[in-house]
Amino acid sequence: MSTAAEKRSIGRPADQAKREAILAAAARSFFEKGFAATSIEQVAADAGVSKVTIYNHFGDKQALFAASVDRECATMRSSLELTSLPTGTLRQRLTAIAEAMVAFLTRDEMVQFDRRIAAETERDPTIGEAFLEAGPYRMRTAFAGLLDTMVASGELAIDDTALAVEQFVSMCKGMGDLERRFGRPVDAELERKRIDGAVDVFCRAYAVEECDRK
Amino acid sequence: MSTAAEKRSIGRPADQAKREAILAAAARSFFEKGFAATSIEQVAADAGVSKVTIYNHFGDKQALFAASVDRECATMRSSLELTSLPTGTLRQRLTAIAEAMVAFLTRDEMVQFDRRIAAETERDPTIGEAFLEAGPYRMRTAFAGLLDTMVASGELAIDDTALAVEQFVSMCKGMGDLERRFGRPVDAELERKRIDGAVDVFCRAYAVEECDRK
DNA sequence: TCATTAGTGAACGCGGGCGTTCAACTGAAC
DNA sequence: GTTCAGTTGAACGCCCGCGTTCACTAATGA
Repeated sequence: MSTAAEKRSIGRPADQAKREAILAAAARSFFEKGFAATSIEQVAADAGVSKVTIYNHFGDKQALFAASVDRECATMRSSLELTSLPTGTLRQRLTAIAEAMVAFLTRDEMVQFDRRIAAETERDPTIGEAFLEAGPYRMRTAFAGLLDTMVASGELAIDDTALAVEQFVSMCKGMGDLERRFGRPVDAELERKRIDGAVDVFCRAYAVEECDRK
Repeated sequence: MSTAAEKRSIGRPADQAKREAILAAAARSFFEKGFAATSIEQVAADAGVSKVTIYNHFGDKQALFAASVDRECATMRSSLELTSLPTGTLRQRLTAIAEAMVAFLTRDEMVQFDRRIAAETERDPTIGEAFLEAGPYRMRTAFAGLLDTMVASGELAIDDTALAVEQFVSMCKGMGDLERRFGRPVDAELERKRIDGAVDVFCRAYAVEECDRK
């Protein structure tokens, strides 16, 4: 039996650039218009590719959708890697983290992606699971590690840092989460209040030294 | 010119029971399968009604969807009215409220409704707005009033009760919110931890008298 | 009884989109 | 150059669902 590499070495090789163009066009359409409203024909046109090529690469529409989700989760993972650690007082550091996180989560693309994944999760529950692992859970683990070091250094007193992460992030989002998903535009002033309020409450609950409200 | 009531007084009256049956069947299908995946034919069959009757009552599919949302929001409103006030210590009351709220929000129907409304909000932003007003904002106002009385009675010290409501509710939900929307089953133990944790943090941030962690 | 309006069932036109087929072409490896 | 696989465009069959039409029946008030 020949290896996969050998198998692929005969004849014209598949064009990976086309594959990527297809995925890019598909992801854009799927996450903007939804699964049902996306037509393979339109994706093919957007990608500058024949419809048959899409079927050759991915088999059917469902598989194309799954591949688009994988791709999106991968880019999400990579964009979560490079979180440079902020410096300053405890409050300043928490605030900086909160601002970065909220900014990341309130982007239009993110909101639409969230809506789509949630809607399609019913058709295929593995989609939602993949998203949770690639995004939220990954974020929680990373953030909890950060809190652990703050606990170790004696700044914070927290039993369950994973739970504390959830509390902090949830408070920062507040109802902004709902507002984004249900079409309300971002309100910068309200976001400020939510972040500052979250930092206040978090410090009062977990900071070892008193930290005055600003 | 005759009034609407007079206009309708001639000929066979419209059957309101059929109208209701249509709405019930439509709502079920729309919020389980989504707008695109719902067929008028199937709704008609489920409601035991002719397809033409649906078009006579509602005009087109979009209007039927809007009417279904209205109906669902109305039932949501009514189910939020009858929040009997809990008694006991501060912690006990907060915990009881949190449990009721989480139970309300984690029902399968609610999760599906959330998903659908979010997905269809893009087609028609007024849908999302209507939902926010009928559900979350209404809840926040009611809950904030409750906190106001607790502040007035000297139990709590809160500047912005609306913000405090968001913080408390968000902490209770934690990531459970995401987990529901993305297909994870309810984890009762985890929910307990989140509620207890939320009450802890909330009390430490806002309670006037120290209240020990349980 | 009779006019008027509501509801039924069946059929139809229409558009759209999925997935397939086929003959032709292109390009890399040998 | 030959071979083999990827790519293309066009056409096709197919199914589905929206919204309409029509002839007919059912309920109500005058």
